[in-house]
Amino acid sequence: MIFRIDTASDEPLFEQLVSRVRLGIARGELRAGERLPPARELGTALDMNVHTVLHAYQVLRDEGLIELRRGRGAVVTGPAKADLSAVERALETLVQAAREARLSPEATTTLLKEAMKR
Amino acid sequence: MIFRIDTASDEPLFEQLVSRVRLGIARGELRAGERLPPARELGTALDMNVHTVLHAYQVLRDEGLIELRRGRGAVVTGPAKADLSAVERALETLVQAAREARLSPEATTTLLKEAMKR
DNA sequence: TACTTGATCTATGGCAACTAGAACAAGTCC
DNA sequence: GGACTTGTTCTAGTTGCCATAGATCAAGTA
Repeated sequence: MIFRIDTASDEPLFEQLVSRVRLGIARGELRAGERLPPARELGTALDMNVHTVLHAYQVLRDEGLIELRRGRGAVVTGPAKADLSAVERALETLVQAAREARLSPEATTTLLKEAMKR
Repeated sequence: MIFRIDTASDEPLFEQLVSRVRLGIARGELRAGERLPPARELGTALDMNVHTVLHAYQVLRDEGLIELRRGRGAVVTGPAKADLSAVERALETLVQAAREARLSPEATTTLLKEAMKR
């Protein structure tokens, strides 16, 4: 399923969940109007606390990607699927170039963050 | 100077310092044989604790980028400057594509991390 | 009305980051 | 040799984030 969580990762659980949903929306796997599972249910399914799931949902709400309503749950409001093919191609090229320059993944990520600030 | 630290950032101080040095070496601003400032001195200059600076230095040593010796300090041993022009070009393309696809910086970063895992 | 589901509050345990001070050891320099 | 430099190691304390837990409340649905 789309909500794959890695307990061993050093990335916080709620942050992983946020990333999954964010990408799911960008890729069109989650469409506007679609409902996410109730926090309690998803918490049980992913073996994490309700509060942790709710925290992730609230972050997503703050980003404008979903809407939360009591009794109704979490509904995707984000933008429709974007065309990611250009992004995928650019990613491939970048990863290739970084490897040839022997840049570590960390250094590459730092460079990307810097480039996106401008 | 090269060691620019952002106290407001959510990225740990030592991690920021590590990134700066890592990039400095990759870009050729820091060359093999060059000395980094003593931890105590850099700590004062950047207004952070000596231990925090030392922690960063130790991470860099574990990555094989610098060498640490008592009495002598931290010396760059890392690889010579790599050619980053291809990486820079790929970065530009990626940032452009991500903007057009309206991908958030966070989502883009997540995609890059995934792409580099393979 | 009964049920669902997010919102809010309090509390707790664990861990990482950062700070602080002290003593120590290996190296440099005169 | 002696003074100085600089990383190493240790102990210790504070802070904040993450995650868990349980209870209660409020808004919406059926």
